[in-house]
Amino acid sequence: MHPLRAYIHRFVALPDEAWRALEAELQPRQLKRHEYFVQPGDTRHEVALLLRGACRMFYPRADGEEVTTYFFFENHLLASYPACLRNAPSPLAIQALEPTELLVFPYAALTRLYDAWPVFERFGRLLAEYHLIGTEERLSEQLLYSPEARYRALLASSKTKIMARIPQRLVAAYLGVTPVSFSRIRARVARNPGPPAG
Amino acid sequence: MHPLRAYIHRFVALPDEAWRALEAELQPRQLKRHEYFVQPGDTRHEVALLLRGACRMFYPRADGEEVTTYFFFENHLLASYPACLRNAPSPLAIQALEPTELLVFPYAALTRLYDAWPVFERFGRLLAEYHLIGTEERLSEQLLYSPEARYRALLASSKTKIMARIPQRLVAAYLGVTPVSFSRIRARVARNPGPPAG
DNA sequence: CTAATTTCTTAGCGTTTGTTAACGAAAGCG
DNA sequence: CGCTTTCGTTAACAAACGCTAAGAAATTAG
Repeated sequence: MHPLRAYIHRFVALPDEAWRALEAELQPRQLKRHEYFVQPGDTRHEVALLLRGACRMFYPRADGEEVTTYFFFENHLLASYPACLRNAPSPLAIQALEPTELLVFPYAALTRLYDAWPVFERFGRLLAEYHLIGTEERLSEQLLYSPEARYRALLASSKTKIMARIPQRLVAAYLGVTPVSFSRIRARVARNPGPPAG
Repeated sequence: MHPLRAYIHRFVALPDEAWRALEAELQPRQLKRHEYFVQPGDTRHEVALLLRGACRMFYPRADGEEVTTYFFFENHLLASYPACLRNAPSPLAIQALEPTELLVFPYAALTRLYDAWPVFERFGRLLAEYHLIGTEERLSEQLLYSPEARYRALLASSKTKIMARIPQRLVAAYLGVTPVSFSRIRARVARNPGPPAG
């Protein structure tokens, strides 16, 4: 099955005709290392399926720092969700960490499909709900647990692949600590692999 | 207009017949102070519109602490979103902070309406999207800014009403700090009302 | 393959936070 | 209305974090 159709199929079964309507919108795109899929301020809203490579999402802070908040790998859907949903300039950037291949389509095409096909509307609902519970889980982790506990939870999770492909300073930002502090936490955890989990 | 219909109307215009289908499911409920709408482990999934009063949402932590992560006031929709969407036991509790009046309906009734009425499915999508961008904004605030900066942002926001009706130790948890630390931050900010914002 | 750049670690220092505890104020309850 | 409980502030101490800087290690680019 087409990788995008397979992605959607995890949420809804798409009739052939509906799929073809989306397929007609797809455009391949290659990103070099460090090239952008979205830059802060962008108003041309696009969605993409990542076929090969890896990307990071980050927010620029007033002091010039770029705070990385998320990563995308193969068969992830990427977009500036806030920009698309509000139809506003993007507050964030999405940038390739490696040479990356994408399948891109305009967000406006998706909203047209929402109007035309109830099955797409359902997909849109399930997709938003899926991301919502993931984001809420991550927010509550930030509010409930210490940086060290969050790192231990990351180690114990299936997301360990994040660690493998991503520079550690970006993982640090993902966990909400500075690179220096993250290095100390790593040393601490390596010395004492078991508890504490709080 | 009925307050629930007015709430939904901010997202979609509901035909009379569709509205009546939902209206038939509504049940009023009163909560005393400290009474629960959802308790951790609950499997009977319900949604409610808050008509009068206030509630807090909190996660129980392994050490016994209850970490408050959200508040609900008049004309807010409340539910254990993770529990409803996953059809799993609730990981969190929702508890009345004041005597509270609710209009309750089963989450299963909503999913039936999703099946029966495309306009409800659209409402469900927009509702999830709306909550997603709110949650993502809050997560990125946690990752980007210091506790003091988050408190200053809260002061500058329209959410100042949170401060008024809610015990400060719960606001502290909402910001991701302990009550003692929050008290110090408040004193610091009161001494120096302007910067720093970082 | 080598040179340049970036990344990771470690250290020192000042600041902030968490914890515990005590006291006073405020609010709930009978 | 008075009693009890909860809540907010402050203090003291230990632990953790952010920042700066320097050296080592790894990666990238030519």
